[in-house]
Amino acid sequence: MSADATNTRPIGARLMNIGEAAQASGISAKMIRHYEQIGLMPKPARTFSGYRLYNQSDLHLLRFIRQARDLGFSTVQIGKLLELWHNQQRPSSEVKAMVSAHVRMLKQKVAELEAMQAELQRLVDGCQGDQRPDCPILDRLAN
Amino acid sequence: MSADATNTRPIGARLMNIGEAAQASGISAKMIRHYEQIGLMPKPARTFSGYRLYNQSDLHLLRFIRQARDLGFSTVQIGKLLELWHNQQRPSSEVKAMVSAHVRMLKQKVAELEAMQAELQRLVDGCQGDQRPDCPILDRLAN
DNA sequence: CTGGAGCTTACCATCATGGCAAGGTCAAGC
DNA sequence: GCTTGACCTTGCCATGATGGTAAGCTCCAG
Repeated sequence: MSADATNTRPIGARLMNIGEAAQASGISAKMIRHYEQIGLMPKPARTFSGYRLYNQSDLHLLRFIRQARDLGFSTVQIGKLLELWHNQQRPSSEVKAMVSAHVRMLKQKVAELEAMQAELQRLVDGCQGDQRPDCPILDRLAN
Repeated sequence: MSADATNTRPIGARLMNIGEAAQASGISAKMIRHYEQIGLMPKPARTFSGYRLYNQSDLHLLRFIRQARDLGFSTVQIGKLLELWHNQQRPSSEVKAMVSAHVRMLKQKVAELEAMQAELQRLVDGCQGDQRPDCPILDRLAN
């Protein structure tokens, strides 16, 4: 459209289809559409024929989502984090509180899984694991 | 029906409705029905009017399922464990192998969650958490 | 112009669990 | 005997994050 409508301009200004955005963000195209549908992503621009178009700002957002997702946040939590991110006035205490709660949750989950793991490891260690049928593991499950 | 059809016979021979079985096993009535539907539980006896009736053997089975579930096994895995349990000829090595694989999986999950937790704890520790907007947590997510 | 890659929407599946609704049953108390 | 409340039945829908598939449109390179 404008005079610089060339595909040799700096990468930072390039628009891309969903596939490229997916590659660049590490989020599948499927999930990008999903995040749009649940309102985590703004509705992107579209070509005349309906293809989604993502700019650098969208990509930035996608990368944020990806980071948060990789740190175990749910989509609802990511939505709150995005709100805080976009709000220049937020007090950092709010962010800290939210993330601290998530950390507590993770710690609890870890504790639960570790308890299972320890118990099972104990049982495994006590099991001969040969061709005989005697098995303390099953005995324990049968209580 | 038979001569001892009295409700004062030993607890071990008592039949119970699903609610009581649920209480006694710690598995919700809903899930007991579900386990029946997916074939984890045999179809129980029914009263003339259609109420499910559980005996001590069923209860034993439910308790087994509950133990396994609490140790993080999926219903499919529980199905396999039940098969092994019922098969008097199984070699304990089979049980041990299955459970060992589950332990490995749990360990991996714990490692993942711990990595998240450690990273987040680091970020939380680095965040002032006051009324100012500066927040290394969001900075990290925004990358 | 054609073929293949990429895009669109819409629907279905997972897994373990809960909720709800509409209706049948049972036991206790009046 | 009748009412009431607790309990049972089935069936359907929802969760959350993700993948699959199908039918059809678009775009680009050869």
